[in-house]
Amino acid sequence: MKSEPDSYAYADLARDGRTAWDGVRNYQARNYMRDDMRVGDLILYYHSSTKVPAVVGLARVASEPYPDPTQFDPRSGYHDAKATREAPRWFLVDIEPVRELERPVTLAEMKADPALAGMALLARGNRLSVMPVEPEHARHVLALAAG
DNA sequence: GCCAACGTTGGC
DNA sequence: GCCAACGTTGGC
Repeated sequence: MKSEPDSYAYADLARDGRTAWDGVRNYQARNYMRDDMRVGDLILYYHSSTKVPAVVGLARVASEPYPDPTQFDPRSGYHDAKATREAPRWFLVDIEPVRELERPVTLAEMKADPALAGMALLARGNRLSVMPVEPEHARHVLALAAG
């Protein structure tokens, strides 16, 4: 999962203990949360749009998928007039922190590592805020952080 | 249904 | 701040 640290950094998640991953308004990212994410699944937490883009933490899915409440709220910036409670359009999961990585694993480092070839995060033009990670890629990123 | 215009994302 | 990528919108 990607987040701009200026809006919600891994440290914010560590402080809060749990958060709803609301505001995702991309169908593919929604599908990953709604169809593929279940309680206990591990998450690489990536900081985007910052000086040194990097995976910085490990998190975990803390709820089953459910409708994003902000879609029903006219005062929310994420309000969707076409969504109804009977037919929600947007889904999310809650997530919780597991641990901060021993060190950030930078985008540049990951791009240069042949072991991570094919990782969705590294794909050209990728803009999804939620995307799958192959288990061996995740393990490799964690091993890099552990040195 | 096509496609140009436009807006957003995000690395650099 | 620039620009490439790409999703969305809207005219036809």
